[in-house]
Amino acid sequence: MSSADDQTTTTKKKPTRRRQGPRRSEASRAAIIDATREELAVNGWRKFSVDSIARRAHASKQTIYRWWPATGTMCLEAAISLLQPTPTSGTDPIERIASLLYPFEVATRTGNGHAVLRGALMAAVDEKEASETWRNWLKSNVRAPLRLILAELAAKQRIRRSYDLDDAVNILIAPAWHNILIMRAPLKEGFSEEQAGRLLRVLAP
Amino acid sequence: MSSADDQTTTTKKKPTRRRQGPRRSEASRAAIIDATREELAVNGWRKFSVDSIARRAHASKQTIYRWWPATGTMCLEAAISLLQPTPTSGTDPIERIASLLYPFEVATRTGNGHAVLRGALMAAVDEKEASETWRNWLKSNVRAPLRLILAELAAKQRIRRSYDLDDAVNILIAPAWHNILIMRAPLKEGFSEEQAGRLLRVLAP
DNA sequence: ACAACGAGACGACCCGTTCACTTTCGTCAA
DNA sequence: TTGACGAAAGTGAACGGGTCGTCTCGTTGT
Repeated sequence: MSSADDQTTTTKKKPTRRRQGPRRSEASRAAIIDATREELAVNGWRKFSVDSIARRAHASKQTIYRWWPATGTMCLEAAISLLQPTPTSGTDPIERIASLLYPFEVATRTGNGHAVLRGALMAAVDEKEASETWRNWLKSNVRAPLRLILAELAAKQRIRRSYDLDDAVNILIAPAWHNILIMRAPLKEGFSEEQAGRLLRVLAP
Repeated sequence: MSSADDQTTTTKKKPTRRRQGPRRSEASRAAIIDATREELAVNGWRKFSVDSIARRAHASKQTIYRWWPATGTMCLEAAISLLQPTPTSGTDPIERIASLLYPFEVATRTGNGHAVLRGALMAAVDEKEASETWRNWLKSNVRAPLRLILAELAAKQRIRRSYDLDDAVNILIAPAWHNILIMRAPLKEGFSEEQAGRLLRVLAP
């Protein structure tokens, strides 16, 4: 989620003089993210407490606020790290599209994943900045790959030639929100393939 | 939202003895609901504050807690009152189904409607009682009418004979949640007809 | 020397409840 | 018919307990 060296901006005035003092503690960062996952699973987004995170992670609130000025982005980071992209090997259109949803299916069925994801989604809905983070993730991990796949299918005339990409993303992924948020349940096995198949059916020529 | 005489339940032991004292103040109720809408639009669900509502509406917290023991139901009531049912006059299937979504489309494009709806939906996800209120509203205002329409269409063989009604409701309405919650945007013009048409396409025989 | 860290104190605010007091009306005796 | 009574609803303000976000320490590590 975050690279280690973004403090170059603060010391760019004198390139010879290097930063002094300790770097950001990776142990502390990981402990805070872990605690965030637990807290989201137990208390949800509305009762999410930074104090509780500090206690759980044995971290100072100062440290938390320094690196995550907005609470929602912390939750997003904790949730997004659960979403492991699954590379596609096959050429079946349904399989390729389903692979875009697979990270959600896997994450919601692993441990407290569905609760963590639900809390993070709530955070993304509530806070404007977190919402933008989330939409950007979707853009590069779902929308962009789907764009390529659909363009290829349209060229082969497997789907109709004119469609709205954002609508397609919406159709593909909206049922997942329904499951996670409203039904408060993990995604059933085969969910990804089912949604992918339905999308192709809707976009049929 | 509420009829004026529901105090019959409290005095059903002695039907001769009527209620004493003033009735519920409609002015106060309306002021509180209005303040709820403002608060949801400005602060969202997580920062929703009953104190702030009391200040905004010049109401006592006692009055608020008397009539809304759970905060979420207050938000739901404020949002549902924005959803005006639009009666259908035509016979076109798409138009009839679209009329079920129209209240959302109108509400999200009126003033702060989309923010109010977003906050209320979050409340419904968070609180169990609010969730039930919302599901019941959907049941009688979307599911029940859709059931009749689809049954009629199935009899005419315009759609396939076997389908799951709850799935149909989800397919119809889930994209609206995506727009309102994740995209934080009002529903585009023509959204209702588009979704209605897509549902018929999915249910095609 | 300097920066990040853990621990904790601080005032401000919010929560849900309770108290004091006023206003509104159905009830009922004068 | 009418005026006192009392139950219910209303505002406003306070309470103790909790959380928030900021700030100040002293410590650690480079």
